[in-house]
Amino acid sequence: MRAVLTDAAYGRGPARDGAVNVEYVSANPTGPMHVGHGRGAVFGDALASLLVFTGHAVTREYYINDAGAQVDVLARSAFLRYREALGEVIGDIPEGLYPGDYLKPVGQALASEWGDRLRSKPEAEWLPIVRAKAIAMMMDEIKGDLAALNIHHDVFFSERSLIEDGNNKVAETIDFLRAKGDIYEGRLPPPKGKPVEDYEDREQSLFRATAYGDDVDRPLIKSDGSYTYFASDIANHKSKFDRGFADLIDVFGADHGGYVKRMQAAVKAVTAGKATLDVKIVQLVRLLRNGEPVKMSKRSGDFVTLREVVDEVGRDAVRFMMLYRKNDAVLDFDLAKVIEQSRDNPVFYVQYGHARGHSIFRRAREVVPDLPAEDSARREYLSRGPLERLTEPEELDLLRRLALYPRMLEGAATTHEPHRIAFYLYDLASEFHALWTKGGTELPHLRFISDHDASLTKARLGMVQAVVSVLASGLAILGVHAPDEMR
RNA sequence: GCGCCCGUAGCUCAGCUGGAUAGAGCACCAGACUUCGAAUCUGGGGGUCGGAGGUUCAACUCCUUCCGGGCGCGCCA
Repeated sequence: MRAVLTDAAYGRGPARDGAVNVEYVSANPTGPMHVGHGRGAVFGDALASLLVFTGHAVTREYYINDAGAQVDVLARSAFLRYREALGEVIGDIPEGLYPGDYLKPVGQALASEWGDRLRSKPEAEWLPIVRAKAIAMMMDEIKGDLAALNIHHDVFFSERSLIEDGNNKVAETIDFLRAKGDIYEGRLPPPKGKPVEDYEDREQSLFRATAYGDDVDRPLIKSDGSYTYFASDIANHKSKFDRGFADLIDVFGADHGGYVKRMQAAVKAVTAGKATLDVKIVQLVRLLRNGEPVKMSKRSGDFVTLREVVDEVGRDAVRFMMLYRKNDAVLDFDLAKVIEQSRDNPVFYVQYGHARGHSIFRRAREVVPDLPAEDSARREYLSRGPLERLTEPEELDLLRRLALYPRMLEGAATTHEPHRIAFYLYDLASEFHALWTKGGTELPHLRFISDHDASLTKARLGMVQAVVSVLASGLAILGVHAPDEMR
């Protein structure tokens, strides 16, 4: 108890060896983020903060998929907007291109930068130019979306940089694996499930993923000679290992579920088993309003953007609610509920607990006039109080809950489950609210502030302070504000 | 067909990595405001933890199998 008060780092873990790399978001730079991306972003960010808090050296990484066919589609879509910006009537966006309005600014930027000089060039010439511009602008947009959630990465790692001329890491990685005997030329059985139209049985370079626990071996080179996404992702993970990370965490969306085994197999092969990869799959988010599914957005083309949601309900609600669920369970996110100020809404409930504590401090000056207003001074002051006078069973229950905090964090960190923090905070707030009300009603001797016993008041304020500190600490890890008042 | 995830109270979900009578919110019923913010709290009813086997002194938790739902399943990322 005294430790909670005196130790500003209560719950922190000891510094540990080894560096952890958390890769999250990694949304394709082809448009604005949607709420599914947002969940992965919040999850990854909170997990990274949790690991930092428990003593790990953490790098937050974003892998930019800027090399595949989808960015060429992006470029062609942007080129259409460019011609539109020059005054052409482009009509409906053709099937296969991105229809969203968000590419209009890219077209306009290209028009003002290049005039009509791109229009007459052959695609081979304009495509790299348009592509680079579009990717840059999309990444700016994504970074803006992330900033609205207070999410920032240490490293933005470009897939394209892996295949640069003269420094082709993908080729290096393939050579590396080939030298180990992990690559062979062979054929794959046709895929099960829904038929693939242009299936063609051919001999190809296959990674021996089955030797490392995967179900089938995986192709690395397409028939046109370019690398598969998987090939560059192996190089991506090898790069992490080469940069000194032995603890790798990937946060993927639900649609990447089938990708886990092959990626873990690849990491095993490429690091000789010296690195571990944990892949956290973040399940879908169902956006609701009062229980009804939310309509699609015009701006994005076909989905509700993350920014629209954040703008509507606020950063704290988005962050907390996305962490108030196990990552591998589908999440219902109700836009109406998360801004309610009631017990239905855990965000509010926990924040209110924190605010209520501060409310008690404000009122307490009538009994303890020299109670410092500043947080660390107040902690220091209260840590010298007669804490041994906290003897009521309800108080001891609360103290036990506080004592659980470090162990809870440790468990959350080792299992990579930040949602445990959110649930713990909810429980702590609940116990605190209950004790508060008891003091106000049926058991007046439990009131935190005793007008005739300044000593006891100090001890109890110490307890309140401990609750406030732990709530603030946990909320900080989740990236949610801990307000002093909420009137 | 295969892989991964989910299945716990009417509804939405926790369950501390096997440990004591399975918890919370909503909803329903009954209560508490001359209170340190009632934006809160107290009590009650309600569950064969999807089914069936197995491992164990002990299973919501681990294994097998079936049922139901979601996601994914060559050179898309």
